[in-house]
Amino acid sequence: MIKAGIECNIRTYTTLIDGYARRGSLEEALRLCDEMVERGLMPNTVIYNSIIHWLYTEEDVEGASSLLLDMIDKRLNPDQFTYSILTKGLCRNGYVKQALEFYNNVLEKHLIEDKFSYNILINNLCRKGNLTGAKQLLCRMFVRGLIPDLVTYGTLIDGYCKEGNIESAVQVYENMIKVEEKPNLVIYNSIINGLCKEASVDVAKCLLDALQKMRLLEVITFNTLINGYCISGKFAEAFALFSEMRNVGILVNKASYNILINFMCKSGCYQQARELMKMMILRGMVPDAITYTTLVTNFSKNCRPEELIDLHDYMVLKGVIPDRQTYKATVYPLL
DNA sequence: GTAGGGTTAG
Repeated sequence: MIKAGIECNIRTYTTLIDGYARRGSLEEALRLCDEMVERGLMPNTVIYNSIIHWLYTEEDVEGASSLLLDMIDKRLNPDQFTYSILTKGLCRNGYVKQALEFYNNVLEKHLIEDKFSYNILINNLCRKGNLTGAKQLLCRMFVRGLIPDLVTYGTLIDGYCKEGNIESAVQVYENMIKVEEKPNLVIYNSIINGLCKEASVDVAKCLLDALQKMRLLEVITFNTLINGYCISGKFAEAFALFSEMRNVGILVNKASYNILINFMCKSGCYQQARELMKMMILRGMVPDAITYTTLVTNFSKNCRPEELIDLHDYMVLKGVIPDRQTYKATVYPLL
């Protein structure tokens, strides 16, 4: 663009800065910030929002806070994006209480609120098992004139399902239908998961079949049910479903393997679990941190040290990046 | 140009 004499503007830089930060190159993103300042362009709220968001993602809460202060210092106005980024950032780093306090502060000062922050807060209350609080926030949304959307309902449905309270989940589902919101796959997946954990895996299978007829299926739906079969000890059904995916044109992914590997380990079938990992590699999938942690922790508790080291070496040789915490706690002490 | 919900481990 520069060679062609086309001027780069703030949006050009924002796209690049967010792109680098998104891929983990925060240093390059910050360098671009300096570069744009040198060219006479001042970073605006959007750029601050983006960098603050990726700092929180990398668990750099202090970095995010200081950038926020810098933003206020430069008299840049935080917007709804800033609020939701802050809300999510605080929650994901363990500051759920502070996030709630912050949002109450937004309310008191009559600043703009929107669905995003509510959905984030509801999600975090659900995860902490505080469904009462989550429902109160839903009520507050109505009071403030914010119409709950599919994400709001989906979050609550998942929260109830995870709590094992299918009845309440269905109640939210019915309320959602009343206001003409059609469920999407994310919501169906939550319900399938809830049914599996409630030991109603057969009902879950019926739901999957119904979705299949509507051609509304994806890999997560299958993985959820495979996990459900494993929970109920129905390994034959789990493996059958794993194979069936191919026939309906849905490719297994790393999570599919990780689920089976986990349950093979839990049942004491360590060698079979390792074979599954090898199969994964043969099919061109590099095991991830979850595969590594699942196998290594189970091997360290149940197998000979040499076997554990062999397993670790094999995976590393195949390009697996070991999970640092797992490696430090299990493999490293043996060397 | 930036933000929100679903599967798998410890």
